[in-house]
Amino acid sequence: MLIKPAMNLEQVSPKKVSDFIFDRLEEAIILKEFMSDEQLPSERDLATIFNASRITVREALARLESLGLVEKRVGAKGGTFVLPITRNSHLRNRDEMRRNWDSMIEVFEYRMVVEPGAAYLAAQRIKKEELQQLRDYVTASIEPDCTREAFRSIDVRIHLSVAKASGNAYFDHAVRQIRTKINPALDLMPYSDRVKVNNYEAHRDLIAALEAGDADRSRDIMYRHIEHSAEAIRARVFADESFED
Amino acid sequence: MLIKPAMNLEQVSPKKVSDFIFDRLEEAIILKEFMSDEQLPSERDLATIFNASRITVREALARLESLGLVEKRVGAKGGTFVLPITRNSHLRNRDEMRRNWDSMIEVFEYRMVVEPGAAYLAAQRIKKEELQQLRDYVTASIEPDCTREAFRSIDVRIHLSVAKASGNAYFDHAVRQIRTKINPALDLMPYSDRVKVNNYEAHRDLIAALEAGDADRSRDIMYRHIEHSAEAIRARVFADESFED
DNA sequence: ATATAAGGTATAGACCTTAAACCATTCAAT
DNA sequence: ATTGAATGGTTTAAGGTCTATACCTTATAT
Repeated sequence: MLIKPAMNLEQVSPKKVSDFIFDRLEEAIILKEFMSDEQLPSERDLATIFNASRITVREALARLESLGLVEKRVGAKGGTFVLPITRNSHLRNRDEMRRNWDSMIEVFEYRMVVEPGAAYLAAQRIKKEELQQLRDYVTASIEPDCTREAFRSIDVRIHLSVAKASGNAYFDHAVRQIRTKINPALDLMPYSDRVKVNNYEAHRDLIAALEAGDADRSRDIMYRHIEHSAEAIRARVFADESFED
Repeated sequence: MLIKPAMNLEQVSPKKVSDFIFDRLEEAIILKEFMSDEQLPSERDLATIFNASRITVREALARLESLGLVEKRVGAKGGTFVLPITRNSHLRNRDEMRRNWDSMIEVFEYRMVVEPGAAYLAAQRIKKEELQQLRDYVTASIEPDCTREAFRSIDVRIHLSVAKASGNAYFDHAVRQIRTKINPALDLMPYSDRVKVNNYEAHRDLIAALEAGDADRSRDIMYRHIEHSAEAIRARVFADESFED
């Protein structure tokens, strides 16, 4: 009985403080915790928030700026401002999606397992306040004056809130990670009343199942919801160019 | 429609190269990639492997030593050697489990979702060589001369191999993470023929389902297998002290 | 004009990491 | 007993990262 230990040690490189700050701010922007044209906290405030020096914060901001995610303005009313996501910034275009389609599929596969699991747990534990917050999100998402970007932001928050309501840090973290990967793709999706209504109905039904404490139904609704989402992304990314919007 | 952005920026601290090296080596030891009394690569070799300086490697090893995970010996035939896991080393005892039971439950919940998901995918993709490797593991695990530690090591490798066979890096990483958390608890479990046979049968049935390409059955077998495992751990950790082995 | 609040810049010191060299210990071969 | 080889133990110099602090520049409101 000889079992060969599969030593598999990989090289490591240091992770600088500025790397962590960059990652967190990039994630916040992708998850639309900051909307377009919104101002990030000042460099001095970010330094306090992250418990880092201003120079280190500036290093992270410089990377965000070089990627076209933020823009700096000096003077009074100056600051660091989030730029609108354009089709060509930061690996967010369709060609990039096609080239990295295999890795997108990996994320989808993971999502199909993790998010329904989170919904299953959330149905058993979600609190009244969390349910109310979800209802408010869903109500806001269906209003006529809900812009495309607001709609996208609300969608993110609904899913992250469900993950949080699972009361399990692993699901919370995983859903965040998954969403950070797929949100650029979701931002490519068309925005129409039909899309709004489809999402509204799925979210509404999910909330009803969560409220009823029906874990199985919550899981199934979530599964179908994101299955539909994945299929829509696939269709969009591989659509004939002539249908480009 | 006012949606308040929930800015939630946490403090960060730098992650040193020696932290990464420590983490990786600790994981390797917990996952029994190195068995008791086995020698780690020399400091110079580890420095090459991790692309780090020897001093940095030594810092990581010093932490492992202070936790009682390894022991150093100087001179020819010297080196860094893995110590046997004792009940009192490194948060591995029963009291520690009880105190952190809530976080153990979190891991179990996550595991119940992730590992069946990995098995589901693996059934669709596993390669012949991977199946053969799994069969070899399972065969070795049931042999009469299979020691407790060898049995534990094989068990880990079976589950990690299934995750790898899913062909999805997210599942692979998650299962590794999960296993690193729960393996100390599994090491507390009693070792008997009954345990060996129960595990053998579960693993054997899983391999049969994987070989048949039956994703649903693979998922269900994995689910029941780890459900049983979680229940056994719970029973063990909260057993009356008088039944201590 | 001035005050203010933001980004832009500069310097010194602490800490981490690397590279290279050398020391100390042990065991096997001679 | 001597030597060689492989290991851990130690030292030093240089460079990079991060912090703390201070000061400069810009643009807007008053």
